[in-house]
Amino acid sequence: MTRRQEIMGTALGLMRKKGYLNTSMRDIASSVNMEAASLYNHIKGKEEILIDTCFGLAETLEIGIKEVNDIYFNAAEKLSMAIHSHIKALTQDLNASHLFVHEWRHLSDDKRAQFIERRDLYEKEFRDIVILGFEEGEFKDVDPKFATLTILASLNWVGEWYRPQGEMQPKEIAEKLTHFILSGLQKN
Amino acid sequence: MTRRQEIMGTALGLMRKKGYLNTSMRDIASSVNMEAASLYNHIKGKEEILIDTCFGLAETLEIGIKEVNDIYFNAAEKLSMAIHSHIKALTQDLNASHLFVHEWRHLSDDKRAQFIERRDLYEKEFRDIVILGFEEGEFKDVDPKFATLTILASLNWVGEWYRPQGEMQPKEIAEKLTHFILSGLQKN
DNA sequence: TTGGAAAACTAACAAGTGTTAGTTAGTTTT
DNA sequence: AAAACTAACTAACACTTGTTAGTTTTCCAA
Repeated sequence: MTRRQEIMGTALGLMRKKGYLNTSMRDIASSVNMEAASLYNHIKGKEEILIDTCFGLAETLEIGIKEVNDIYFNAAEKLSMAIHSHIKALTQDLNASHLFVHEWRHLSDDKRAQFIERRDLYEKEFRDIVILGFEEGEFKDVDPKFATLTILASLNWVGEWYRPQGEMQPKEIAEKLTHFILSGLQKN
Repeated sequence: MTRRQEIMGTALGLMRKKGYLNTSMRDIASSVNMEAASLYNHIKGKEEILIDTCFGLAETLEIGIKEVNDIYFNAAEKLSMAIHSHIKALTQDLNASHLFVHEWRHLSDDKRAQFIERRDLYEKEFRDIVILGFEEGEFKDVDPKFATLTILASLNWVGEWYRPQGEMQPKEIAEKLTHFILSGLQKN
């Protein structure tokens, strides 16, 4: 592991615990046993941590949904696999996920605009699956935008309660979420 | 409207837009055309804004779910009304909701502990409804904790996309959410 | 063994933080 | 008329912020 990766990893852990704004360069530095100024030999600045993390996870998610769309054809299967891909990516690194879900707001104006654009595109991929399901006659005639936002809310919230050492593992979480989203809580 | 309420309202708006930590007392002051020091004639300090807002909304939600439990008896109805109550409270003041959902992390240690305790209790009220539904034979045999977290995630996320001037109003949102949660996306 | 890059250091800057002290003008109560 | 209260002000404190400049140490390839 390079020194840079070590810094990044440590920073992400602190930022998840205390928040991005509340984590100072001096906090990060002392966690890797160096002075704040020395960090600048490895990273360009504080925002680089946020940028790299947010856009890195965005790319992982984009690749995931593209794969799903290439391999599967019916909507229920697509949705199931998209959920699995999303949950896998989020639970892989909870620290990074926290920045991706919560702290992107603190990106500088232009980077934030780019991020929102990519996030909206990702959302659209999910929405298209919901629409496809309706066209197939398999899904109900729901408002696709509403349904998509509700689905993604459930998925993104997993990062708030998932614990790697807990009893529920990512694959099981994804299965339960898929089932819940497809057929709901009520019997019959 | 008292000067205090004016300050609170303005502060909440700024904090939703820029984040709690990123909103300085000087920002708030200049938004109400006074000096930062003068704010202290009306509020005890910055954290008071966060405390009053988080605990205020917590109380509203608690009262709401208690009413629901007093009036209704079967789980599906209880869940439906609990969702309505929750959505009504959240959409009433989006600025306050933002602090309640996202910024409570920045409460001081003891206040944060109190807040988490009350939030967990509220969560439990929802969970009990899910359990009741299973005992009635109306709900599926899902993991109640998992289901509750997923439901609350969908509800809380509404604050991220709801626009008072938009076409979907709180009541309709609550109805759609209820239907989605009870019977899911898939036909049959 | 030496030259040079990589990676650490110290010191400082300029700006911003929440908050307190002390004061003053205007209003209300005694 | 005197006293007390309200709400604003200016000035300052003590501290933290991200970052830069300049310097020294570490370490590896030639």
